Amino acid sequence: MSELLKLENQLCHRFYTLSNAFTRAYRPLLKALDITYPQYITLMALWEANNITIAELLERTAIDGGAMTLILKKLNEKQFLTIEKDEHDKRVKRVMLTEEGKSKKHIAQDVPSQMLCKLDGMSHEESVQLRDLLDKLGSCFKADDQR
Amino acid sequence: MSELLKLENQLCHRFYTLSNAFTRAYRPLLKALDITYPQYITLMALWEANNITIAELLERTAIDGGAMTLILKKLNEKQFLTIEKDEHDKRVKRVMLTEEGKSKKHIAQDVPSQMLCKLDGMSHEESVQLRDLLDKLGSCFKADDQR
DNA sequence: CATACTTACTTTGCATACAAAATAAAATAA
DNA sequence: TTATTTTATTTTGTATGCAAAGTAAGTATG
Repeated sequence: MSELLKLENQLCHRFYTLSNAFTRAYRPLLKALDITYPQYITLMALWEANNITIAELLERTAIDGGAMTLILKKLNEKQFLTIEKDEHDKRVKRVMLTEEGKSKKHIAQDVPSQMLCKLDGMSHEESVQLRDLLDKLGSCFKADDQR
Repeated sequence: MSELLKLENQLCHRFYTLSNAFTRAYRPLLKALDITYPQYITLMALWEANNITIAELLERTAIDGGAMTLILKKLNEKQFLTIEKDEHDKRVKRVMLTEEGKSKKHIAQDVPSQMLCKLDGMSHEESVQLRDLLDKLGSCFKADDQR
């Protein structure tokens, strides 16, 4: 029996499982904001840097382009943001938070700490170590991932 | 500016990104088998333990129940497996690899090592360390995750 | 200036995730 | 045994993720 093909030996399966677990864990925390996890990622990017192009947003969030079109549409309907064509280059669209979208940041402040509560049992050192390893793994993909 | 809300400080976003990166990275490797990543996970579970119930398969793969119905349907159409009702408990269905499904395991043998090639730059110690941290993180969710 | 090429973004088709509701069949309670 | 509850699986509706094709608007070439 090839050990290599066992599910418990797959790094990928741990990522699959944990990524889904995160999405599920965020759902109740995001309910107050009435947004999904990818929408939350998008807003976090905008709270950090408002009035950026869609390309920049894709770069920061690593969300799929096709999906982003729909996510922005939803967030626009929910009055979080507006989308306008760039004056100089009409191919480019700029995404801007509305006042309402900006103000929601205050509500979102609590989300990260609530998530951290769910993750106790994990020491600070461990999560720093984990973060470093994740970034290292991430750099393995970047070379290959120039699609 | 609250550091906590910055994207680069989110563990979850690393998981989101890496999980998607894995799925993309597997795609070309699974092309020969003509299966998707979740289908691959399902088959790995079956190559380890054939003739199990759908509930057991869900437990082992951590795939969503609703999705599993469709995945099994696909794998059945592709002649990898058959599904039969349990004799004693007609609610239960058992999943069985066909001879063809079993034989595909040989082709799949190469997949894990090919993936490992993509992940060099990561030492063995580091990946062991990473695995342990991922499992620890996973245990944080399990308590909460009894849905 | 006209054609080819590149960019930024959207659309399309397929395959999951996920929650919640629906089914069907057992196990339990009354 | 009949009514109630639980269990195993499917169905439904919404929201991505991904690759590939499509569009519109710049840029580069001859």
